[in-house]
Amino acid sequence: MEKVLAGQEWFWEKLNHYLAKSQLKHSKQRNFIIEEFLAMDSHVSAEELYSQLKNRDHNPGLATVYRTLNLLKDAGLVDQKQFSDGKSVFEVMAPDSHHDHLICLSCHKVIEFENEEIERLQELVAKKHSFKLTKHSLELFGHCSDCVKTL
Amino acid sequence: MEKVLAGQEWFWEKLNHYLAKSQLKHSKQRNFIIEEFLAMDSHVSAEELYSQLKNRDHNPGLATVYRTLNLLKDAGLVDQKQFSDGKSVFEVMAPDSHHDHLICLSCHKVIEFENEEIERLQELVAKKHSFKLTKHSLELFGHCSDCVKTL
DNA sequence: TTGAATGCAAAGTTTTTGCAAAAGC
DNA sequence: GCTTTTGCAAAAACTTTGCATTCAA
Repeated sequence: MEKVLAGQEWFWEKLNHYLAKSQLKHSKQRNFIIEEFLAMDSHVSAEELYSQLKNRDHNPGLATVYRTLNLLKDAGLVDQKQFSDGKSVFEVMAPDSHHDHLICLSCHKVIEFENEEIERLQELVAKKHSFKLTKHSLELFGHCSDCVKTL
Repeated sequence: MEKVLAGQEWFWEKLNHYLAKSQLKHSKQRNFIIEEFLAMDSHVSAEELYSQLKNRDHNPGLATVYRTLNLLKDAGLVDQKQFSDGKSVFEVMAPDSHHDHLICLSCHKVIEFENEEIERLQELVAKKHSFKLTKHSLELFGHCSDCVKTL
């Protein structure tokens, strides 16, 4: 749940490895975009990241932001989540994190949670249907304690 | 899991009630679209429904298909699901069905399942975070037994 | 008759792509 | 120097909207 600002080395290392393997390059824009993405709260849309970069006096094209996020997705470093209003956000895919989301329909707050037992039951369901599971997405929608009062 | 072709009266009744309450009307196109939607397998996109209607010698505009599906959504009769490739599909929201989805990444087959215990644990998680839950979405991605062989 | 529904085409959104110029290695 | 990346604008994909016409009650 906590933001860990240090300890993103693994991210850059995996990225370097991916770029090398795929014969791709670093670039000023690419690095700026990724730095800002890592600094921002997770669950960021391409548009939000783009605006943020403009505030910081960098001005990559929106296309470049998309291309960079897609690169990270291909590298398996971020995950793209489609929310039900059709918008999508990106989040860092830490190799050891298995969290799901509680989403407030009023204020759009996103809370992460982990539940071992739910994970275990999912495995069971998959096994029962002879599925080989690669990932899952569990989203609980509702109203958070703050917003519930104002309804 | 079985398709129940009879017993859609509740759907039409709720629809009638909603239309009356909102001072909206029935129409030939609207009814054709809804009939075809109910006859098709669930998890149908607007575009698929539109093509199907053309095959059946009805030719509502695509906009009308969208408008009708949105009407059903407003009426609380269907649910729109965003799949991870950015496309969205609609499915009947039976008042007593709490099912989730196993989705094959190879053949795009969708299998529904129900798991009481997962539901119960979700409630617990929500309670722990003081969330008032309204709905949830659980999707398990992987490869089905058929496709796993071909990998 | 009066408001709602339709069809069409135009406009919106979000994301991707083509291409010439610039940058990385 | 050769290949990748960038920026821009154009295109794509999906969905909504505006408006004149048709339809339902």
